[in-house]
Amino acid sequence: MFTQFSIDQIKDLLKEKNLRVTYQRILIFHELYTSKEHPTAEMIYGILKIDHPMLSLGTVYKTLDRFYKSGLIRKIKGNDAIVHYDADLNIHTHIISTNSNHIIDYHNEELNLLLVEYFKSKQIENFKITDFELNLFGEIVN
Amino acid sequence: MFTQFSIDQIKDLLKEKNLRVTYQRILIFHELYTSKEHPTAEMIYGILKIDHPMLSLGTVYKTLDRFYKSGLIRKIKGNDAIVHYDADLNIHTHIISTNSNHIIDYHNEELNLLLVEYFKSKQIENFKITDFELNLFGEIVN
DNA sequence: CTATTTGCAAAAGGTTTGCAGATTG
DNA sequence: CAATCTGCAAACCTTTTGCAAATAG
Repeated sequence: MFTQFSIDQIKDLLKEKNLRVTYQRILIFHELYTSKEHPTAEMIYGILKIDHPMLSLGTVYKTLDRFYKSGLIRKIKGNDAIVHYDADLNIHTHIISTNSNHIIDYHNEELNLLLVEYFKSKQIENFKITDFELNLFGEIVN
Repeated sequence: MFTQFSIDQIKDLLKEKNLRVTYQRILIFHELYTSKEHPTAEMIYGILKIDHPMLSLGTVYKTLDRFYKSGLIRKIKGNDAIVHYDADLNIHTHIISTNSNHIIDYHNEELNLLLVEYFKSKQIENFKITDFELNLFGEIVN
């Protein structure tokens, strides 16, 4: 469901996208891929600075932006005004809690297929669809 | 496809939601319903202040927030970091341009039904879905 | 008459930018 | 070595907040 990357694989990925391999980029990429949450720039910074105090918040922002523009990661916008990042590029749905700031993955192959097949068969005039996102809003109960 | 409201109907809508009927609220609600775009607070303010210079930006923000929390309008988050508002509460998809900041409605009953029926038949554990949004990303060509 | 709303301006909070120094290829 | 990236701090921009005056019910 979710590919795990080794340091060497991260390096290759960066090279593939013509991004220079730096210590900070490996850290940030690794953290994002490992995280089960959908962290914000601030959250990534908070976690990494514990073991790597030299890291700066500006670099985290610049790096995430670089990754995003290279198509390595995705942005998610939840209820808060803050941008969350998602390293899982596979098609999946997000459950966005309306009573908290949680964003949870919802993997459902049947649903994905339903949508992919639909858009395969249906063209939209003047628009070339490259990606889509489905967000479910509601209350998380337990 | 899209209900148009008279001033009196707007007043009734506000009363229904226990919102006081003020000149500014009618203006803002009317502008949002009339607009074919998905304006931001700043855009609404910019249009309205031409004929109503006494209006303040803060009031536009407060009012939109009030409307949102009352369930009168919806928020959309596009490519820019700015919140766009949508007065159309009917189920519909948004086409979000990746080469501009445009957000366009995509009305497709077949697609809506597909999703509504799917979620009717499928329960998600620990989650009570109240709303969903489908966003299509890509380039607008012509 | 009381509670709510407005307008204004200041503050907040997330993100971007500029630049000198460090690092990568 | 040339190009790119980092760290730092200041700037930016959207949105929120506080408060006195105005308005709605």
